[in-house]
Amino acid sequence: MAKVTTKVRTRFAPSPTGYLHVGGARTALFNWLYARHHDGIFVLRIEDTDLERSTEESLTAIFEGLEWLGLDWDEGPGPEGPFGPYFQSERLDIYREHVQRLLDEDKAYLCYCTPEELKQRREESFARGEDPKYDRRCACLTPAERQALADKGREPVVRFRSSDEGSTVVDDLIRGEIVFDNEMLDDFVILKSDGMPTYNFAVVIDDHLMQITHVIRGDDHISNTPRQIQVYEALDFPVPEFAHLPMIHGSDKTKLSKRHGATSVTEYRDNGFLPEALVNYLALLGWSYSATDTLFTVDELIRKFSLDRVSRNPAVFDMKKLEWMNGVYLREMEPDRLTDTVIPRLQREGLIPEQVDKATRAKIQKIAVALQSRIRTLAEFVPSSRYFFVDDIEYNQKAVEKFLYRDYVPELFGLLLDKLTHTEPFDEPNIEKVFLEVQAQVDRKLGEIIQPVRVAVTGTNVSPGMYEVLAALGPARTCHRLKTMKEMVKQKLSADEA
RNA sequence: GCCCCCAUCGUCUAGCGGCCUAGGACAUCGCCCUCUCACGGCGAAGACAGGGGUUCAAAUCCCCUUGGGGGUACCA
Repeated sequence: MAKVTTKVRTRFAPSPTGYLHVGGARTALFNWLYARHHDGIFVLRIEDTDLERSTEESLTAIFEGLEWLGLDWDEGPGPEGPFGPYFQSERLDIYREHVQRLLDEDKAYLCYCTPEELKQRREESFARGEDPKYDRRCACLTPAERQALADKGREPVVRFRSSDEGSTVVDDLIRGEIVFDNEMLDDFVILKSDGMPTYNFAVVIDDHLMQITHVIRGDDHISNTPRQIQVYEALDFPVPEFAHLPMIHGSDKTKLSKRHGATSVTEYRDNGFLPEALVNYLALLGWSYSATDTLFTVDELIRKFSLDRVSRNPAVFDMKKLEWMNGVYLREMEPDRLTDTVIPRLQREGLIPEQVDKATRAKIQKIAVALQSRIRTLAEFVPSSRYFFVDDIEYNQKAVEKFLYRDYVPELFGLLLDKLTHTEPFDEPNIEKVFLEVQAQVDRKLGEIIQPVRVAVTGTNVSPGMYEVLAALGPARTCHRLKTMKEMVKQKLSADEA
């Protein structure tokens, strides 16, 4: 008999209780890559059953983050699809229907214990050194007993009747078989008293109804999986494939969180990272292709991704490596695109006008290209290019003392000014010619000429090549800064003499 | 406490019994290029957690210890 091959369907199912975390993004990416690689369907489902913590802003942030990364979903909010709705809060009837079925088949029961009682009992049994499992006191309530509890105004939850016998095996694509003794599992809640399903229940119903074939998620879900498998079995649903990804850790090897620095995807965007760099980096957190390859385009990732090359051990998020990788992508950017991405940042700082004319754009492009190999994030562009855009620049005092307070500087600047004021056009070859001529006149090493100029013109001793800086800066600002510093140095030197 | 997962350079990892005197990348250090800083090039240092087995042979398989992580909710 021919093997039935069903189309791969994966999903990312975030709960809108915070921004899109890089860990979540990595999970989304792997699901997306797997679906794209197999020509399958990638579903986005919003798990908003926690009324307390779900927010509209989080939802927006998740959409924004996924879109920015280029992780488009085939079904879900927006495109919709045949298995909607894709918000769990809009699927309550569906859950209730299935809960009722379990109730009818006596595979679940009503429980009237209050959260306070449960908490207390849990603490007591914990103190006695026992497993803090639910004691099943509501498992065999008579109708009369239930009525009595209900009359007292208690809102029941529905608990799943789990088996104490045998074991449940999770067959994980990444880890192999994981065996859990059923004795360990208690009668967990599947429907809360507010009518919302719990995660372990809703996820099963939805994954089944949405025909998810591969559940790819963080390995913090491993211990939930046997519960979910029991629900699948109780409902007679086929069990999907599972693949549990290793966690992403911070530098202290604990689960990545805010104290480790930026964790939200939009934060990386705002901090000047490129989506293709983040995607590439995230792909390498828990997955590798070969002994030597680290740089992959999205198309290559789709082509090369497979679950059998996913690692089992947790990965520490290494900001340094991300920055390096971002630098690689930055350096590969076409000048036009680089200019496009840099302009809004300059505008936000008020360094350039809202309307950028052709000449300004050309100038920005020159500056961007000059700085391209010197920045690792877009965010670094603004501070390191500031002196091109403002009249009053800041001077680094140490650099001034080291390079400007030298007795040959006033004369040197004088000679340069004589020539530069008449340099036409004011471009790199001509500027270089001037410097070489002056160098011959003063008979000094090039560095002794350029460093003082660099400080005078940029305020620092670090910048791109001097000639391209001056060309981009233009004759007016160049000469003005040289003149100002020439006078300043002259005064300083004569004051020192006195 | 109990259950589960994990264990190769500081970090991400390659390795799926002999190809390993363990390979690559980031970070670090040195040299070269050079007007500074980057970029780039070359090079150095740096790891199989420990202990038992199995085997002619173990980073690779098994067990224990240790260490880390996760779960143990009317969160997801």
